[in-house]
Amino acid sequence: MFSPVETTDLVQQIARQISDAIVSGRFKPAERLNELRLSQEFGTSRAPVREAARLLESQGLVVSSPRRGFFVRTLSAKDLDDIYELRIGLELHAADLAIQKIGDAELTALEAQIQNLYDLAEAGSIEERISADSSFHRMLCSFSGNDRLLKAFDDLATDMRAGIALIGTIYDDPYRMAETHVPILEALKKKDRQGLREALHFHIAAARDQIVPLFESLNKTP
Amino acid sequence: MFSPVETTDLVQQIARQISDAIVSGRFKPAERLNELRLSQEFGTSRAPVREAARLLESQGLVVSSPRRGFFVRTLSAKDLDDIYELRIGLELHAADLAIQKIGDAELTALEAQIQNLYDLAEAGSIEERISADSSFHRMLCSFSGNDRLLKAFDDLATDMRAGIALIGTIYDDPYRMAETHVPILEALKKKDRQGLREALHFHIAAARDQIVPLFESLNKTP
DNA sequence: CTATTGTCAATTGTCGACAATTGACAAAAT
DNA sequence: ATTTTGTCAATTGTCGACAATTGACAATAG
Repeated sequence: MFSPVETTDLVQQIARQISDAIVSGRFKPAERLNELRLSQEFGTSRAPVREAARLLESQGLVVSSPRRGFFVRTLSAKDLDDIYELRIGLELHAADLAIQKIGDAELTALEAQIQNLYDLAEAGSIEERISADSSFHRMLCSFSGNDRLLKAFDDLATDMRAGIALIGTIYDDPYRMAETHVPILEALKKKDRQGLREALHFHIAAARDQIVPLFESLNKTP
Repeated sequence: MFSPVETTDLVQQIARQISDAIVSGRFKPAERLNELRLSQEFGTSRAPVREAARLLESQGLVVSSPRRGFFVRTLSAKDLDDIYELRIGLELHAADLAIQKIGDAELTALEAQIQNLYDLAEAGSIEERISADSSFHRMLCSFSGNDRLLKAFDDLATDMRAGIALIGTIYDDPYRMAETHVPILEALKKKDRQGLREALHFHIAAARDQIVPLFESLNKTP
């Protein structure tokens, strides 16, 4: 009859806001999180801010140095490379699992997401296209039926977004971005396991090869 | 010349102790973490305990319910199944990466770990054998050179240990446990990618098929 | 006897305060 | 000029306290 009343949960709210600031690039890597100033901005005391920072710490977004405070974690080119490399392994496995369980409803959802990518290629911001791309891959992972795998993907996605935000903007060919998803869907429809693996591998490796060099060149001239 | 003086870092110490208690089964699933009692036992105030709990929260060992506190997370049979299923994907990918980079030093280290398993089969506790088994697989992951993958493995290993602790004890055939690692090493030596994948898959799936049913039967009679 | 309501101790969420430590800057020495 | 030492404001780590909420139990009504 009634829906639950909004559970405020200050810590979660603060963690979310800080996380967004980091992922969106508003907080730069290695930047110090000033507890006092943050707490004043949030209109709270320092305690919830510290707890939120701890939460982000084991999530990997923040590192703590005793007696020196919390800092936005730095992201090296190798980190990004590792992230995309792991993503290949994760999604290939997700694909293996999903190809057995997937039904028409799931295929339709993926198809709609690709259509969405085409639409955004016409009229959409880079952020929207990146987000839609991520959604497609997240969907694939969720169709594996493995919650733990999905969580691992989400962790990686967070860092990928942070990496992209750091670069500022990426060159993207929106139509190509949409197109390269089609072979993945086709292979899924045909239940062509090997073809699916190849299409996915190609797609993710291409993304990696576009992002990582950009990031490297960025850090060469500080 | 000198090594850094022990940085106390109360929060990390507390988090470690609570984590150990959960993983070792001394804290049962769904058990409430009483902040006041814990802080008294640690001889601190509640603040560091709460921060430690937050740290464990996004690590997945603890869940928080607003206004009700922190609880040890529950582990379902599906969770365990997902964990082992993901582990297969993770280690297969690690193997793919490691097979290219691995050298004699690494092979020797893995061999020593297998020898260790044989030794512990003679005279060693179940805990020691489980720990040694985990070390072997962790090594393999570390040889992938992908730090992020290694971290993902560590996260899974934590939960696997918790699952095993929950069951209390597992039936293990120590010699068989040691033996099934040999084909993995052999395939690595021969750089036989397909053989390695099969050996690993077989090995981990066997572990899953031993653990998960045990866990299911445990939860049927509460 | 069962179900609802009222009460209360136990516990959490949040706060402000204080001591300890750090990093920076200035002063002094080589 | 460079290095060392001394000083100090800024910041963190930790604490104890208080209000708000919860869950359980007792009292009451049907």
